[in-house]
Amino acid sequence: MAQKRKNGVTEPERLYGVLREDILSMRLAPGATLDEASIAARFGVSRSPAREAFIRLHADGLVTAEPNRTVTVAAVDLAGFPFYMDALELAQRVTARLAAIHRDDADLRRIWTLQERFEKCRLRRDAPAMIDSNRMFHTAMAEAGRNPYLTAFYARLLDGGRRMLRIYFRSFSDNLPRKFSDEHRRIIRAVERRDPDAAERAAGAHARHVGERFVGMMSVRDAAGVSAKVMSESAPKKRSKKK
Amino acid sequence: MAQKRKNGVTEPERLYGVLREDILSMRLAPGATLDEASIAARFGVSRSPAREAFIRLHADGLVTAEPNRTVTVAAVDLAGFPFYMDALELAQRVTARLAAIHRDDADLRRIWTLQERFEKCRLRRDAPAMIDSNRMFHTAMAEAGRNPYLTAFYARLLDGGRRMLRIYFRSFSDNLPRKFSDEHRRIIRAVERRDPDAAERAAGAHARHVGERFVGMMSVRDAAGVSAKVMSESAPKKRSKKK
DNA sequence: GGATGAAAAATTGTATGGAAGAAGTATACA
DNA sequence: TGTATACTTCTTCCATACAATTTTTCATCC
Repeated sequence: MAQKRKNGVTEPERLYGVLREDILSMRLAPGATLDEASIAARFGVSRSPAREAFIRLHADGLVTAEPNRTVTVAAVDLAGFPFYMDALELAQRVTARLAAIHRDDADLRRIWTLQERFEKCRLRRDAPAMIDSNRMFHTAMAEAGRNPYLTAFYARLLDGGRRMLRIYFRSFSDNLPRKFSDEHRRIIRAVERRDPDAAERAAGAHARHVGERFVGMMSVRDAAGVSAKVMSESAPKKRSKKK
Repeated sequence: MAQKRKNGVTEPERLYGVLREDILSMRLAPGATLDEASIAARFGVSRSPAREAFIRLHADGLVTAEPNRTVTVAAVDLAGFPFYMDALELAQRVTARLAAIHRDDADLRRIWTLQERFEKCRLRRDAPAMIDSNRMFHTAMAEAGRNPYLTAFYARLLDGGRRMLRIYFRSFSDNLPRKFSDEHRRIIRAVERRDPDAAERAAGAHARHVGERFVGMMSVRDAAGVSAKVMSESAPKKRSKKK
């Protein structure tokens, strides 16, 4: 078998990247089991690279992994959403503030370009591309702030929240209000004229609007979409089937 | 050989913990090479567990790891110290603020206990124990704030900075000024009386003092210990030797 | 003496087998 | 019917073997 190694990219790296995307995009549902053998088979490699990929996913908090147990895709922590939004707002405010101070012209061009891409995706109503360009926009903003510790923190939050955002964007039926693009532009303009206070305010407001909107959406969904019946009403006490 | 497995702790976990401590305590110097075979031999296991430990260390940023290359202990990033302090101050302020809002009595007791332990270490002039209890004190404070995302961020910073702090504490010849204990107590008292603004102010001031002191220490060391001669003074144009 | 390049040694990447542990199934028994 | 227990099966954990790659060595040439 001994296939030639690809151009410098090792197998664990490859598996990690694909699985990570599968998880963040929800192609792999939360709770899904990932056992070494099947994943190895799926990618045509042995179990070793699969194991390594799992370890890296675990370090990212994307899977749960206990000794001697099959790893599973981590649940989306909706209960922790308020905490998430607090952290996100803070990270967004501080990175925008720093960007307003440290940005150079190249940063600004990159940020505008990404905002335009986001806007195009919004008009096209392409949700996955929207999530992606939104993340790239905010990441570029953070990088213009020049603080690697804060950039890493923010990037981690944005990635960790991708699955929540996916639910979120879906709530607009892929028709995202102009408001968010306007808010992006307001942040950019403050960064452009090097106004840290205005940038922080705009970034904070943006985060809060997203958060409020999300919470509102969740409660509507709960009320409208979920049957009011509860387990104890229906007689048979069958367990969920074996899958 | 097949030795019986220890009480639920797998080998990679064990190696990871020990190596992590070795690195953070500087028993393993920055730049030191960690090859799979020797580490495996040191712990009496095969290369597989060693590999897993390395991957986890890499995820923590404690080692550099490129494909087909021996991993090395990551360098201490002194150039990035100002960025580090900015991030630390922010994290410390927000966690103290949240602690003042959300703490319960058990949190408070734990925090006081850890502060007392820190104080004892200070009086004993035991630098390693001081670093450790300092970290535990601040971690307990963060946990009282109840936001797991911010707690993780802060814990990450504290760990990442342990090696810098080690240099820092050494600068006092293990004789840490009372000031820092006083500052700890000021933060605690603000948290105790549930005063978020005061807690944030005290925590921010503490972080800034540590940062200023560190920078001052660095420049004093530089000025006092380094010869004033410069390259261009000495005739021969030898390069630094190859190491 | 220093640069060049090929063989040798060392080291990492991947595959695979066997042992330990966990989960499920069937049987015995109250 | 319900519960406990042995057995069966599945999966992870770790060791080991081999392949691919990097580093070192050392002879050769300028």
